[in-house]
Amino acid sequence: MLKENDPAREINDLTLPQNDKLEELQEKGIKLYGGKYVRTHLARQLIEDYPALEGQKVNVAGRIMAIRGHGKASFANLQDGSGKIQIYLRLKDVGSESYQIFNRLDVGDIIGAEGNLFKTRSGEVTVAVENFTLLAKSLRTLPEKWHGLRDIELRYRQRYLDLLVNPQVREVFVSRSKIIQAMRKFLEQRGFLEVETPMMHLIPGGANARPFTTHHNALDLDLYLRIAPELYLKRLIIGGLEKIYEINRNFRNEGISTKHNPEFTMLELYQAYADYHDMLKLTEELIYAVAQEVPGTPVVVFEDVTLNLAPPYKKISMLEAVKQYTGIDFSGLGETVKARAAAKTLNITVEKDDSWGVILNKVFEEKVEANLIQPTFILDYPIEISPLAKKKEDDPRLTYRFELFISGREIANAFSELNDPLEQRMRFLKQVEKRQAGDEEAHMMDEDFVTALEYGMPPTGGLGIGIDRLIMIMTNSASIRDVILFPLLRPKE
RNA sequence: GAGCCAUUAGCUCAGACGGUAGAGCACCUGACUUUUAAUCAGGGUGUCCGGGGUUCGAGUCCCCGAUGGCUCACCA
Repeated sequence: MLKENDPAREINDLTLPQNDKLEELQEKGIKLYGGKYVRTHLARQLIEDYPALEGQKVNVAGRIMAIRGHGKASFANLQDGSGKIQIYLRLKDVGSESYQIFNRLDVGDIIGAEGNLFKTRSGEVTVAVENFTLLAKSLRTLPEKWHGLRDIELRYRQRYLDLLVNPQVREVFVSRSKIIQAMRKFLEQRGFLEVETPMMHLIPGGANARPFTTHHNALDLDLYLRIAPELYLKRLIIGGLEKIYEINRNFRNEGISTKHNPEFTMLELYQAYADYHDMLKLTEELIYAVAQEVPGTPVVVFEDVTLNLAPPYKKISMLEAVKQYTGIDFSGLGETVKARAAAKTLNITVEKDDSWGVILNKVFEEKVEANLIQPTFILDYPIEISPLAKKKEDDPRLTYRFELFISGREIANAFSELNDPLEQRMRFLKQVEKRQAGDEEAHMMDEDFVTALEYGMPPTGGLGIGIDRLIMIMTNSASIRDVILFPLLRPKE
């Protein structure tokens, strides 16, 4: 008697209808799980090069996605990485024993098949199988072929099934790969060097966010998963690597939504002797170059809205944008008291200790952001919320920083990097104050980074692009979970 | 973290008013040598998400919980 949680029992229960088949196959000496199989062609090649391949003997392998039995002959669809190919088996061609084995196979099984290529009466390119090999027996039933796998939870939890039966899903992830490839190509052409910096940080920095914590046993050291690579990349600029980028994961211990996954992919790049105007130009050009390759046009439809990703993009300062959408000119409201009063008239709740810049940003986020549908650069962010950006010379309340918005979402963030170590230390100290006042997302003091700055960092432009969000737009995906293969979900039980 | 919605066969879904749980695909049995959502004949394979409660009787009504989705909050 098998115990309740014995794995063998589970398999027995699951495959009840197929158990007899398994035994029958094994009795016939058929291996359920084969080894290497040499393919001469992929499915798509057979179809594309059909005229040249007609009548030729080919070897294909793939998963059986459909079987249509006709007594002494059978059709099946084989799916491989390139597409689908039909195979045709006749009792007469393969022999009765082989044919009987084929009849014991199921949709979901993986086989290799050899035979001559021909076209059926209805014109479908087909392999007339002479012999075949079982490469992997499926013990579970594949989701239905017609409707595919609709259950969103199952699609994320069992992404392999989603990929197998929903071709559009596969397309999205192929696009994702190509988009990132196009970025690398673009940056390489411009002389940027790809680097990798630590994922585990002693001091999490480079963004305002709550980190994940972890622990290194041998050093008995508490560490944080990085929230951004920024401070390490700038150390490399100081080290003389003048054009660098990193495409990698960031981790932020915050809520999950259609726009947020706890781990997400960022492009961050830094260019010595450049400023945020250079970054702005680079951003436009990069997005345009990527769009040219995938989806192949700068005009894309996202959430039923047509977006034009061809530069130049709209550029407007935060102050002007706020004025435009609220009628209030915050530049004149020098005193925090006045800014607070203005926010109140807009029904925006501000905290007691919110300063001018924080209030301005809140007004911007609530009243402007959602309206920025076509690509729009918002320039000159308040200094309080930009502790790593260089202060504007003509207005010390602001910094040389911009963000790019598309479809109301923040896609890119860039600035002329603050390279004055004394000021950086002051800015960190202000962050530490906020932190002590209970702001868990404020920066910690990073003395090691300030020390690096003290050796002298060239004026530098830095840029970050949220790759997942950009891919959402390029692939018209409504949720970030649709562009991340394995989004974080709560465990089932 | 809050509100709303969903959860029924392996998958996609139906199940008025509370009265013995259904369909299609898949699967099983049989027929069929160019089909393609093959077709034809037969077969229902189920912890109705879980736990309580109301009721003579609960997939259905009530409460609690789980997971997911959307919106909001936090954030990129």
